[in-house]
Amino acid sequence: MGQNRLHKLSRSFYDRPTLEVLADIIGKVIVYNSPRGELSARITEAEAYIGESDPACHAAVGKTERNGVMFGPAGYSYIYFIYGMYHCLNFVTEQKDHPAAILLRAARPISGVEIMRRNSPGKKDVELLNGPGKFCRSFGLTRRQNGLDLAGNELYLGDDGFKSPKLVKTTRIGIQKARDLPWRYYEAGSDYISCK
DNA sequence: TGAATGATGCGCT
DNA sequence: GCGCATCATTCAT
Repeated sequence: MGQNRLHKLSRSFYDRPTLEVLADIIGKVIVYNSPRGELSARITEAEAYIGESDPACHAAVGKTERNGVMFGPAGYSYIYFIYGMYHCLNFVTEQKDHPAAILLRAARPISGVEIMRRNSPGKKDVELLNGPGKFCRSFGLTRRQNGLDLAGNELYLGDDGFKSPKLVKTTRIGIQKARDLPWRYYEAGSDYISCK
């Protein structure tokens, strides 16, 4: 498990080919200094959405008000509202005008579990963060946190030395277009993923 | 235990 | 108006 001191990742971590970032992001710690207190979790599952030529990527329709952050520089949050009731958190990767992002799909709680339980009443701990919508609900993330600089102090990723022993690489969940691309990575054997 | 479906609002055509 | 990077509930087996 990674008991070392947490090192905050800088913009250069995100400013790389998205699939490299995706492989490296599994096992990293996400920290959110929310109004209710600090929350943190270890990332177990994520997906890549890469460029205007990826039909499933929101950037495929060109730059709009909603997806604008993805067209900016790497290292910012992209949070959107979906299905009338859920939010999804992404990390913007690659350079300006190369729209791409990584969707955070699942994580294992580390700190602030009491806050997560309050945000998602009636859930078992293993169900607090095992899905993109559930993650944002338990963390209390909404569009208000869209466009945050991940090099800042409110929302960021950290490395504590933990390395996921093995990754599973498979197809993305919940999309209808480009279903064959193996751009969903998750930690093999983890109980804290959205689905097998 | 797995498949089907309803909830619910907003961005984009 | 339609479709959506979801989830909880319902219904069938």
